[in-house]
Amino acid sequence: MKYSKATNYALHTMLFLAAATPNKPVGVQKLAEKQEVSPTYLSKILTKLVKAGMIESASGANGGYRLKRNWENVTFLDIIHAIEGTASLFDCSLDHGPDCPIQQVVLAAEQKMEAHLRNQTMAELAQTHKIVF
Amino acid sequence: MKYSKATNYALHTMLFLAAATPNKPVGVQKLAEKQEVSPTYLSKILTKLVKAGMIESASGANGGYRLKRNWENVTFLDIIHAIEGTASLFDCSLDHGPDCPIQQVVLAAEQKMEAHLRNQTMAELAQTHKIVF
DNA sequence: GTGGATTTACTCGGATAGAAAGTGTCCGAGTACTGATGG
DNA sequence: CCATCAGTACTCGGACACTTTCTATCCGAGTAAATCCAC
Repeated sequence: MKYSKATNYALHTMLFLAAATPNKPVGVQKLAEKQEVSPTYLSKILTKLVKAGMIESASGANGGYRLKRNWENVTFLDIIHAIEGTASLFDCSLDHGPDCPIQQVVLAAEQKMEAHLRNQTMAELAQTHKIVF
Repeated sequence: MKYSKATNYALHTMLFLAAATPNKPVGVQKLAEKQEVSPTYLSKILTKLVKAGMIESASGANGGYRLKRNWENVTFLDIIHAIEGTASLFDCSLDHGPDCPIQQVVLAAEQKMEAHLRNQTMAELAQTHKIVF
C-alpha cells in the first residue's frame, strides 16, 4: 500500500504554485521540468485538481495553471482525495455480522491520519518553507 | 491507495485463530471456507505470517495453522506490516533540498495511524467480540 | 495605423500501450497420522 | 503383538496466468495571445 506518484506530483505542484507569484499562470512544461515528469502526464493529473476546484487552467499562449480564489483553505487531505479518490483504506467484504470489529479498528486508525492531513494547508506550508522550491 | 485483500484475509484469519481453541491447529480449508477464498491462496498469505513468527504451521494429517506462544502481543500493525511490508506510504523521490516538507507532513500523519494500529492487539479484540466469528 | 488573417504557444482530453502489483490457480514434494500386512 | 509399509490428509513453495491499477505516451482539437500583411 502506497500513495501513487500522481499524488506526489499533485502535492508538489500545489506547493510550487503556492510559492509562485499568484494570479500568473504557470505552464505545464515548467512544472513538469521541476519534477522531471512528462508534461502530458502531469497535465492529466492536474486536470483532476481542476475538476476538484483547487486550481484553474488558462488555455492559449502564456497559459498554464493557477490557484483558485479559496486555495488557502485547501488541505493535504483535499489534494490526496482529489487524486486517490475518497474510498476508505479498508473494506471488510465479508459478512460475519453487521459491523466487523476489524473494520472498525482500521477505520479508526485511518481517521487519525486523515485528521492530521485535514489540519495542514498548503498555504501554511508554503509560508514556512518558502525557500525550498 | 487501499489495503490489499491479502491484508483483509490475514487480519480475519488471526481473529479467527484467536477466537478458536488454542493449540489445536486449524486447517487451511476451514479457514478458507469461512472467508470464501481458495485454500491455496490463503496458504500463501499465511506463509507470510509464519515467517513473521505470529503463527506456525503443522504439516501432515490433522495439520493446519496455530498461534504461537507470544501471540497475545501481536498488534494490528504487526500483521499489516507482515503482509504489506514496512515501507512508508510516501516517498518524495525528488531532490529539492534535504528534507521535503511535504514528506514530513504525510509521514507524520502516517505515524498517527500506525500509533493507533500498534495499540490494538488481536487478543483484546477477540475477547471483546468473541461471538462474531 | 488599423483590422483581419496567420502563426505560435499553449492546454484539453480521448485512445492507447507498457509496467507493476495484486490476485488467484496448478502441481509436485514433503510430512505426519492411520490402517493394513506379515512375521 | 509388534514392526513395517502403504495410504491418506494435510501443508509447503515454486511456477504460471489473469486482472487491475498505475504510469506514461501520442495525437488531434481547441484557445488565446502575438505577429504579420494588406489596405
